[in-house]
Amino acid sequence: MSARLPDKPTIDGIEQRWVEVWEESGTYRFDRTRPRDEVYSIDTPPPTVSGSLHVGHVFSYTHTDCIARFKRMRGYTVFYPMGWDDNGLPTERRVQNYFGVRCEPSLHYDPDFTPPEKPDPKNQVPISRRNFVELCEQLTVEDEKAFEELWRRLGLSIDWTQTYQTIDANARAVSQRAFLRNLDRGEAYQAEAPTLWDVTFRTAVAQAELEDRERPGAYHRIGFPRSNGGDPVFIETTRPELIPACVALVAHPDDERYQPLFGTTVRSPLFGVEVPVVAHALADPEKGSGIAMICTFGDLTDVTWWRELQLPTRPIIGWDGRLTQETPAWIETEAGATAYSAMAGKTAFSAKEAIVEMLREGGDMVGEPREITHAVKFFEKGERPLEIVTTRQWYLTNGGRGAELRGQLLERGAELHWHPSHMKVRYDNWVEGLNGDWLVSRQRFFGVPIPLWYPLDSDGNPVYDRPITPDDADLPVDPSAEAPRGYDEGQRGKPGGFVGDPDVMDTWATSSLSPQIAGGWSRDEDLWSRVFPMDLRPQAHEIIRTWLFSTVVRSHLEFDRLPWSDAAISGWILDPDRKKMSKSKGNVVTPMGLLDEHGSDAVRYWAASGRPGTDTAFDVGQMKIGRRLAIKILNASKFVLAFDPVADASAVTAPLDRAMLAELAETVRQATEAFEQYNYTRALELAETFFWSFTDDHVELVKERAYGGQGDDAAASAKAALAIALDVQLRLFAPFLPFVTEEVWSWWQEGSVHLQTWPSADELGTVAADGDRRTVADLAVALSAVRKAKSEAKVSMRADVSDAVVRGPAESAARIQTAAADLCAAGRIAELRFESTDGPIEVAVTLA
RNA sequence: GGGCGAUUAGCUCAGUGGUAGAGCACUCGCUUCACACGCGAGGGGUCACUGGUUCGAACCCAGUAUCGCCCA
Repeated sequence: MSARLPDKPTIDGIEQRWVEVWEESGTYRFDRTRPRDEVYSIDTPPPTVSGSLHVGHVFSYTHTDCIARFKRMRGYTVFYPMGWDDNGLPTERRVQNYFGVRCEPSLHYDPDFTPPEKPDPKNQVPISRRNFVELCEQLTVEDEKAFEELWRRLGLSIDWTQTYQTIDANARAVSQRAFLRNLDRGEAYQAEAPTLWDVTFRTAVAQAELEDRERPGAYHRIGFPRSNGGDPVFIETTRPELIPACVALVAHPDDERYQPLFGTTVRSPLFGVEVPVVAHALADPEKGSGIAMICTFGDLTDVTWWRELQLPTRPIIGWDGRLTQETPAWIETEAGATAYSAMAGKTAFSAKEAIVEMLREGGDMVGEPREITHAVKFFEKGERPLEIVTTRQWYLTNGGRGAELRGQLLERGAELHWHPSHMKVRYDNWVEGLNGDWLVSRQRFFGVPIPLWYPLDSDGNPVYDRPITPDDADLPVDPSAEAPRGYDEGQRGKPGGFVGDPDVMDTWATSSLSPQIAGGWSRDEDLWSRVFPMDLRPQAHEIIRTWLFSTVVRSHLEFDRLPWSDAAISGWILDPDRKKMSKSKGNVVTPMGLLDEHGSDAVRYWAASGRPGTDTAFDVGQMKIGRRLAIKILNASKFVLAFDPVADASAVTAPLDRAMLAELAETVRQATEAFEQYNYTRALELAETFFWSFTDDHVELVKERAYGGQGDDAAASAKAALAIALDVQLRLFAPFLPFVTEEVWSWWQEGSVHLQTWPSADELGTVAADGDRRTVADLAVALSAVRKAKSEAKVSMRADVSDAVVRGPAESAARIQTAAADLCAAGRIAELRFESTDGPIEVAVTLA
């Protein structure tokens, strides 16, 4: 077949053309008729669509795509779906601002609702949850389009018929079904318990969403009078406003200073509440005065003490972060009640100011507060310190409270193939450090509702321990808008009626089901049987503790197996100054702008140069190199194909041609091995190294022979070898540079290069088998020596050489001699002689 | 405070016991019939530091420093 070659090949604008062809031809369509062992399935990370496009996305998604393309060429049909994470707070907040609405779950659905024309953020229109969710879906569709356009342009080989949203009906149904099955098996349970609570968002916060922030604080030294007289006991606290919530004082059991006090009682200053002095190993003798007050609750240590020492609960902080209005029942003295009333209804901050003033006046506080800096727990998206309040919440077992499950989950972590392997440690550390089960309920609106109702007793109180579950066929349900079977909507909130669970699930409770959602669990069992357990979970390392871990938990509980066999953990993009690339900087360089400027293949080349799990600098220079490579592939291919070569292995007779193909076979072998181990970077590097030596040396050496300078058979050998090498190299580069390889492939081959078989050493067969790779290396040395002579003489490479003497080991000389005519032609050498020596190969060149 | 990773040429990075590598940048050349978005040649390193193991260490061990990330 004769190749159709462009005069001036270019990579500019080729993306658009091939994106269209791939879509029309269904090049990347998943073949769902193939059995599980012929499928390679990928649990694609659903990007947060309300977040902005960032070069980090381009980086990590390219890695996955390279693997997907490799596996496809290895003969698998690749299940490569795309999900959109439109769940959670970021979307909720965007919708509030964008439409000027707020969610009011008590309202009924209004099918005719239209958002205000001029949104007023200060006067948001209350709407039902269902209306709110509809607006969320409406807005996220726009965001998804921007992502899809970028992904296509980047050349991701996603099957665009397989998409999902984490808030769509299927995802909601899957989340609810999985939750109900957890409930059936006793893995989901509700508990009234101290919960980390964000007072701004008024929602419970899970361990995985916490972060510590350094904040200024101050130790207040405060005396607690002893009930049986004697000197007061001095504690130091950063939170004096919690004195009304004090339930005990605690010191280390070995602390001799306080041992005499254990078993006695003291009274809280101002409030006169009698509390015991107790011993616990967690009390730090070095901290403050060595004796601390336990409040319900000031921090997580308080919770531990409270639980292990079985202390009473005396909460004073409400869901809004303010002290309760009413004087707590345990404050019995009139003076205490007066003192409390000075704090009631205030925020923790104001209450602290008030109590410090009172303590100072009453002489209960010694000296001035001593300023310190300490770590305070925050919701990662919040701006005020977390409080701990007692609420009724839903939990899911995750090994945080049971050694047996924890052991099983650690076992799962060991079963998983991690790329790179050291990432497993992060999983282990996280699982070993869990201190409670997974809190899955959230007091938010946009999310998957907890699919439960509770009956109301004759007094109208919910009976929480007898939840009403929906029928599986009714999923997904919205308990705030729909009545359970057997009830009608009129009974909502009425004694003897029902009430819906007002909460939604944690966003991870849905994301953790991404294999189930994308793979058709409980919806399309045929599909599910072909894709699960999946092969690959690609993701970033900072969400090992959240997304990866929670997905393992759900799969372990539901299927008693890992959700995938391999996890490929990508690194970060760093600024050139080695700092994690900031959002603002990342947004200055827009991904689409990069693709426009350098070309998709070039940007992919840069991304693929970041090894799995390794943080990589944002480096435009690397993109330029990628661009140069892509252009070189075009030009070299055009040159080779201009010979109208036939890739006939039997024509390859010249030793140099065979040696070159042997070298290529070795490259293929190593690249395949690297790719199988998810080391795409190494595979690219190998292909690239071969390619440059192919164009710089081999092509130059055989050029004249290919033109017919040594006869027809010699020319046929050169041309056939060039064609075979080009064919193989295009396939080696195809996973990395999908556009340019497809472009060249289209010049002379049928079909898409991306549906060809990945090259193997076997296909190069006997031609390569008896080729001697050392010939390539020896000739490169000799050619380089000739070039050096010309370069030093500052003459053109076309300058004639009257005489060249190759000195070196007899073996090398013999190998060079097999291609003597090629060397003479490439070096324009009139007379070539050989001398045997013990040293390395040298060439004495005499210019004409 | 604990864990993980990194530290190699001006820059970005390969290199897991046997003479320090690539690309970029730099210098000097070359209109060469695929490519000047090109080609050729060259200079450039105490492999963070200190000890140890070894015939031999960038590589293995111990420690130190700096940077990054995760967790407390």
